Amino acid sequence: MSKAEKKKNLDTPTEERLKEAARKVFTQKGYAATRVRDIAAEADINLALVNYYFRSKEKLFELIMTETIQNLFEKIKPIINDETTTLIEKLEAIVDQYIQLLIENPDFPLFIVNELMSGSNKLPIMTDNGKMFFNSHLVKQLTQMHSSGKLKFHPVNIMMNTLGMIIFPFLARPLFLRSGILTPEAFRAIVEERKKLIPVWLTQIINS
Amino acid sequence: MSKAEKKKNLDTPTEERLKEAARKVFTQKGYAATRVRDIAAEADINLALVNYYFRSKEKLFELIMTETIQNLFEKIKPIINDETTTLIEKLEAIVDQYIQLLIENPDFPLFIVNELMSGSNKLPIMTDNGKMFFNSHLVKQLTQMHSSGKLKFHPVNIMMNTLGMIIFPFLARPLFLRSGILTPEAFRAIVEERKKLIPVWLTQIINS
DNA sequence: AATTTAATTAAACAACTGTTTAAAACAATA
DNA sequence: TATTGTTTTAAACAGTTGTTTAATTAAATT
Repeated sequence: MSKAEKKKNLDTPTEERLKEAARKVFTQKGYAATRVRDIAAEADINLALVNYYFRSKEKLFELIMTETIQNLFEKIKPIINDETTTLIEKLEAIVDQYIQLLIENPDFPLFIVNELMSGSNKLPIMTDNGKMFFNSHLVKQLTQMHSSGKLKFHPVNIMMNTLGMIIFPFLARPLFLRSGILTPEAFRAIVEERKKLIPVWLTQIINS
Repeated sequence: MSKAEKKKNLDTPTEERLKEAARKVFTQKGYAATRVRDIAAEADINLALVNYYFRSKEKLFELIMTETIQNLFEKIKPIINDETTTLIEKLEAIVDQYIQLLIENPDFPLFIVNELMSGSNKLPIMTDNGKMFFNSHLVKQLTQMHSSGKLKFHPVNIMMNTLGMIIFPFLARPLFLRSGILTPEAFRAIVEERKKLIPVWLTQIINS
C-alpha cells in the first residue's frame, strides 16, 4: 500500500479504525513505548479522538487486551472442556488452534510476555482465564493420570511443555530470521510441520 | 533492607552502583517504562551522573545488554563446542546451566524480550553469537544425525524444544503465581525437577 | 600549599507526553 | 429551514522525560 492509499479508509467507522490501529501499534511496540500520537497517525485520525472514544490510553489498552485474551480463550475453552475426547486429542486440537493463531499473529507472544513481566496488574483477565484453564476437563484428565500413577511427574509439566513448544518458536522468530538461520518461508514451513510433530512428542512424554 | 539501610553503599564506586541499579530497573520494568530518574533513585545517586558516566539512557542499556548476553554465551560456548561429549550430554549440560541461571535471575527473559521487541538490530552481539551457535559442534552433531536419517525432522526443532521447555515456565511464572496455581516454592521445586526430566524427554523426542 | 583535574550537585532546558478545551463542521431531527 | 446533538479539529495545557549547564566540592598532582 502506498502512502496515499494508506489514507483514510472511510468504509470503517472512526472508533473501529482507531481500535485496529491501537492493536497494531501496541502489539508491535508494547504499552510503554506506544505514543497516543502513533495510534492516531496509524489510523490517520485526529489525536483528540482517541480520548474522545476511549477516555484514556490505558482504558484503550485494557479494552484491546481484554478482547484479545477473551477471544483466545473462547477458542480454547470448548476444546479443553470436551468430555468426549481423550487427553491426546485435546492436546492435538490445542496445538493446531494455537499455532494457527500464532501464524496469523506472529508478534502476539512477544507482546504478552512484555506486558506480563513488566509487572502491572493491567491484565486481571489473564489470571482469571488462567484459573478457568486449570479447572478444565483437560486438567482433570491430567491429574487423574497422575494420581493413578500413569503419569510420573507433576501434570503442570505437560502444560509447560505443550505451551513452551508451541510458543517459543514465535518468541525467538526475530532471532532466527535476523541471524539468517531461517528464512521467513522456512520458519513458516517448520512451524506448520510442528502442528503434527508436537502431539507425537507430547504422547511420548506422557508415556514415559 | 529498610529505607534507611538501603542508602548509599559507599563500598562500591558510583559507576558500578549505577550499573547495578540500571540492570535491576531495566529488567523489572523494561526499557521503555524505565525512567532515568528511577535508576538514579534506586542507586541513590544524583540524576546527572547517569549521563556523566554513560552518556545516555540508550548507551547504558546497550552496555548492560551486551554484558549480559556475552556472559550467557560464555557459559554456553564450552558446552556446545565440547567435541568429547555426545549430543544428549550437551543438551543435559545446557538444560542444567540455563535453568540454574534462570532460577537465580527469573526476570532475565523479559530483558531479552525487550531487546527483541525493539526491532532494530541495535545489538550485533545477538546475531553474532547466533552465528557462533550455528557453527557449533552441537549443531554439527544435529545436522549429521539428520542427514544420516537418524533424526527424522529439521534439527532446529530440537533447539526450539530444548529452549522452549527451559524458558517457557519462567515466562509464564507471573501467571502461575498470580493465579495461585503454584506457590513460589512449588514453582521452584518443579523447575528444579525439570532439570532432570527435560533431558529424558529430549532423548525420546530425538529417537522418535 | 597551590594548582589542576575529576566528581557531584541543584537547577534549568527543550522536547515530548497524555489529556482537555473551545470552536468548527457535520448529521439528524423537528 | 432552524435547531439540536454529535463528531472532528487545531491549539493549548500541565506534567514528565532525557539531557545539559554552571557552580561547588573532593581528589590528585605539582
